[in-house]
Amino acid sequence: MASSSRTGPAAVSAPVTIRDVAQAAGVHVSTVSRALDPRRRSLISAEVLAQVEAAARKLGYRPNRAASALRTGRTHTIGVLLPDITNAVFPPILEGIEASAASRHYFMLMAHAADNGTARAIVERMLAQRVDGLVMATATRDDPLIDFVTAAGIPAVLVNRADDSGRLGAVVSDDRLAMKLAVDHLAQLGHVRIAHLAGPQNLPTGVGRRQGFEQALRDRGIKPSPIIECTAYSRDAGRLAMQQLLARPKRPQAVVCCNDLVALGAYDAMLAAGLQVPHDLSITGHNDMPLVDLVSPPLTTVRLPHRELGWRAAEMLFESIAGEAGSASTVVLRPELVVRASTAAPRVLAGH
Amino acid sequence: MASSSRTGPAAVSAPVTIRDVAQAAGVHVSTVSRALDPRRRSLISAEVLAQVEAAARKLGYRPNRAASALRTGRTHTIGVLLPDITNAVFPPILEGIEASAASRHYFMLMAHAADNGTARAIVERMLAQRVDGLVMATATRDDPLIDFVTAAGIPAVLVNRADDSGRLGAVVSDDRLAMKLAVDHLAQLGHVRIAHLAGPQNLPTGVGRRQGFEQALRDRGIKPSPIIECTAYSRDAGRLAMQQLLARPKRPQAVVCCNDLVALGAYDAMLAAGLQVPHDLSITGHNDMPLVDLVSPPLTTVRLPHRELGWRAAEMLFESIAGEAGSASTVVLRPELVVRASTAAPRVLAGH
DNA sequence: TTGAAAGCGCTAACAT
DNA sequence: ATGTTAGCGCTTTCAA
Repeated sequence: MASSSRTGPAAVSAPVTIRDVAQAAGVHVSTVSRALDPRRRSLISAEVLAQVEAAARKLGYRPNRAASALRTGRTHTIGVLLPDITNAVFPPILEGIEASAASRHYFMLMAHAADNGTARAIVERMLAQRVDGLVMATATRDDPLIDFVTAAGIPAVLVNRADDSGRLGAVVSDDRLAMKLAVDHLAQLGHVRIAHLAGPQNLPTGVGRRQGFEQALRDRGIKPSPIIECTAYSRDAGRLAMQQLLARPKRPQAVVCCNDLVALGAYDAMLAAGLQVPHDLSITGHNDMPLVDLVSPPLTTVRLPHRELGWRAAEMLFESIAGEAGSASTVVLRPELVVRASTAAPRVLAGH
Repeated sequence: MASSSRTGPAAVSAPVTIRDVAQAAGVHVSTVSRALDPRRRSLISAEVLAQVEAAARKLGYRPNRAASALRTGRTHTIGVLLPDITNAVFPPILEGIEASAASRHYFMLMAHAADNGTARAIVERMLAQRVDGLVMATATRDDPLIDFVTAAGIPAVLVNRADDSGRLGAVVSDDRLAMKLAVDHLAQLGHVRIAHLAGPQNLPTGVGRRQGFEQALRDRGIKPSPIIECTAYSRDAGRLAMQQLLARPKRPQAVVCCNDLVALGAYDAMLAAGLQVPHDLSITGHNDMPLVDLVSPPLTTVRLPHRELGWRAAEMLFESIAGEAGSASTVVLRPELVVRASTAAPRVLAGH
């Protein structure tokens, strides 16, 4: 009633400020500020608090975070950098990050960075936006981006990629264990000639999985036959690598692939060569992407706790933002083997 | 040389402000502000401009967007609301949105909203963050969220879901055409008894595809046999619906599914019932998710231009943000049929 | 317990 | 072409 210059809670014309609320409640702006902050609410008398809340609700007050960000230096926003959201490992990671962020009422500023150059530019812009921290899934080995982020002094953690220099916290899956699980499974089936389609060796996961593969073979006293490096973690790169492998004189009995996409590319090459999985050759993947249980044959692979990877990374970031000295610098999560139909005992050779 | 209080470009200690740059360049802050804004740079003499840029670079100046947002009311940020990022249709949509945003140096604030209640709360917080606009992939039919967003007066567009009330712009795929493509393909193969596993009828796509299915059958003078509604767009819901269908007396010859996940659930049910696709029954999907070409049998489905869906939605949003009266309120993109091995001519019954 | 006042870093009139 | 000035909306000392 009386003459109100606003039309209602949802009116957009002139956004409602803390000053409007103060006026409506008959108190000072600083009182409103206190009343609306959960941490300082206790300083206010119950009576005034009720008045302020009523006024805020009636006017449809919405705090202006840009203003509070300017004043406090906190934006309640974290930046998330991904190499490629269409790669199926990242959505669950993102979901984990968001679950953690949302529980703290933080938002995610999301961006793709195909290559190092754009990644640097994006981080630069994110710093300009004054994100409170950074989760990065993109760093290559010895990435200059890590130097940059470290120098900028902003809280940051890596996910799905470790920092070899140890300056940034990271949450990763145990790549060596993953490869050991795959190799042990194949060895138990009776395979001896086991090859590896390795990931790009400029990525930490590419190196880690390759080393894990080599170590697992060494533990059993056998040699790789052989290891071929893919140019990317893609189906196409997997097909090409597998073609190379099949062109060699002595065909392996089994192939451990650096990830599912590469394994599916290997399927493509097998099909093109008129060979059958697992009859002519067993194949394992890595990641347990959606639908690999439905391909033909269903893929034996290593399952990663993707969601937890993201969640833990974000939790670690928030600890760092809160100023807690992050003691645990790299968290390593356990993968598990999922046996399906792409692996079987090697075919007994005619003549034996 | 001289006594500099800062240690270098990357120093984080005391963030460099426009004032520091002005001092270093021997000019006034407003000159710096102008020199650093591409649109007003032309007002500055080349000489001064060079000085300012040199000073900014030397000090490692990074504009504070929170301050500029407070002043201008523009955050260069759009909010993106998704129901579920792990659903494979959304990553390419997101990618399209980001491509558009990135080209304008905008960031995306991303959030999931499982249900309507949380969606409302998230939008509320996004408004507090002063996003410049909203892309929503979540609205159900007659969603109160649309009322809210409209009332808030913030630029917003829907993607992958139309607004029946026509207040918000939207970019969608042509669901009716998609179903017609599937039905026509099956009819040409000789199928007559064609069933539909429909999506949830509280979602625009669920209704649209169902109507498209019905219309396509009507055009050919045949009746659905029958239509069963799934409780969700999920593999599990598809399996359950297919079980219901198979439990009925007269089994259909072909089933048009509302999406790929549901179709894969139908595969599950077929497998459990000891039936073969397409020998005993043809199945079509919708979306052409990654890997559905590799499942067994490879799925005949309808491909959507997901990336373009996202890209166009964002473009539409930016037009709206720029204040251009959006004449085209709903953009409908064309899907295309992808024929694979899950559809075949109906088996000729014994005795014919 | 509440009020007063200053200022975060920037932009945009307005003045020169 | 550049300088002056005010103020965006909020938080946070300091005072009462």
